[in-house]
Amino acid sequence: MIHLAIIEDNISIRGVLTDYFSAEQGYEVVLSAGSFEKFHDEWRPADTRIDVVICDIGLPGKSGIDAVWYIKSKSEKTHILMLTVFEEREKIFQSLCAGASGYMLKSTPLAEIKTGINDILNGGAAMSPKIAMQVISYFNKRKQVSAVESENLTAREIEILSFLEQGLANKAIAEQMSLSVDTVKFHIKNIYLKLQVSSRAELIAKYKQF
Amino acid sequence: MIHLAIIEDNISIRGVLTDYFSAEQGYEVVLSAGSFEKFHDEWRPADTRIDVVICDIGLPGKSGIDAVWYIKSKSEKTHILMLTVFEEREKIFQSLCAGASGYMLKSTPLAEIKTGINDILNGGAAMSPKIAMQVISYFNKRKQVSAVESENLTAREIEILSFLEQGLANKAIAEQMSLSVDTVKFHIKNIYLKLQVSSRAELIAKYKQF
DNA sequence: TAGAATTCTACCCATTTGGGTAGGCTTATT
DNA sequence: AATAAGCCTACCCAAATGGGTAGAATTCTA
Repeated sequence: MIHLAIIEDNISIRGVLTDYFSAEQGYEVVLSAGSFEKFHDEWRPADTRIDVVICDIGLPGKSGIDAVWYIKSKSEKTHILMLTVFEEREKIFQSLCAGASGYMLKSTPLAEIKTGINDILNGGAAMSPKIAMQVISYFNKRKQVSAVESENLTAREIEILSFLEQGLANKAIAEQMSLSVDTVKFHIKNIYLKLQVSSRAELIAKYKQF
Repeated sequence: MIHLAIIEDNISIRGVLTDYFSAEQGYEVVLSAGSFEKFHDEWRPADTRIDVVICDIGLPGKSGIDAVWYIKSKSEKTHILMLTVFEEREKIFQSLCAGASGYMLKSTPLAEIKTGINDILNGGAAMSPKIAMQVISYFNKRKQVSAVESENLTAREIEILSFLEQGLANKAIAEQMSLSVDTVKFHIKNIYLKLQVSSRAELIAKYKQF
């Protein structure tokens, strides 16, 4: 039996979800609340096991993201599937950072939400395609790299840049490349000029990938 | 009509994919190759529009990741769905960085691959749940934060750490926090001690999130 | 209340770094 | 052949940084 909890302020959506999963075989809605505060008051982590929480992002009072932090701190094993009407980039990343296992649009059919829950319980994650795209675009380096490439770094400079990004000192870079420290400094100066920074810390903070 | 290309060295898998999509209404397989090199020779970007490339990761010769870079550089609008037997974290991220729009396991049913392609063409992304989990876990800060927290950084140190990660100089940090430069230096020394580094560049390179 | 931890400030010193300038070398490009 | 671009080295100087030590105020905790 899969124990579900639902946190959703819209009473009709909460009703639909609760009714649907209550009727489904193998699922049980053990808690249904209209706000994080309500959920917080009613849930006794030690007594009530919850496998998956379906949680709205835009809750009145404390947000759904706060809810994620709280739930994961109380019960590491409990998974959280965020549900929202928004496709806001920021919210998505905040939820994921907090430890959510999935993120689906409210427009998602109930059957797909059910599939998502099962995916989560099988060690996967559930994401609506549009959400997945947002997440994927986060990794896309094509622009970032071109940002560096467009500054016309020479091969040598790119090589040194990669050492800089590893946090190496000039002396270490010089040894690695069998160059004099002065030469390394020379190239670094040019890199700074092209990338418009004035210290290695600034450079790494701005341009380091990952 | 959706124009597909398939790059896959396993002849039987390539056959299955080619046959399936050739038979599907609205799809046309315009190119089917067993390696990136073959694909490279046969594709004329200017003449042949490709909407989606289904591409294996573990190709003989140049890898699927190289293929992604090449395809995206020649035709920005062409989407790429990576297909693989591996769930390797590194490969996933490399593909996404290169500009892939999706990543599915080879065990995925053909119908789901087809759904994935449609998701991609509708501005979404396609990911198998297990892959999505890998990606999501990348964002999960709960552990990463503890990696820093386990070193027992004090509140003040964490505050300064966040400025360091932005690449700020001591003087700038001092101004931001209304402290003397000496105080900032004092805290930074302690941070270095706890995190076992000896320069800001090394610190940012090692501990910067994202 | 006493001790511990944290925070803030200050000073010293050696090293590293950033920025400027200058000259020689090699390898395309014209 | 001449010019340009990239690469390497060297030197100078001021600023920033890293590391050590030390004293005092504050807050938390036993």
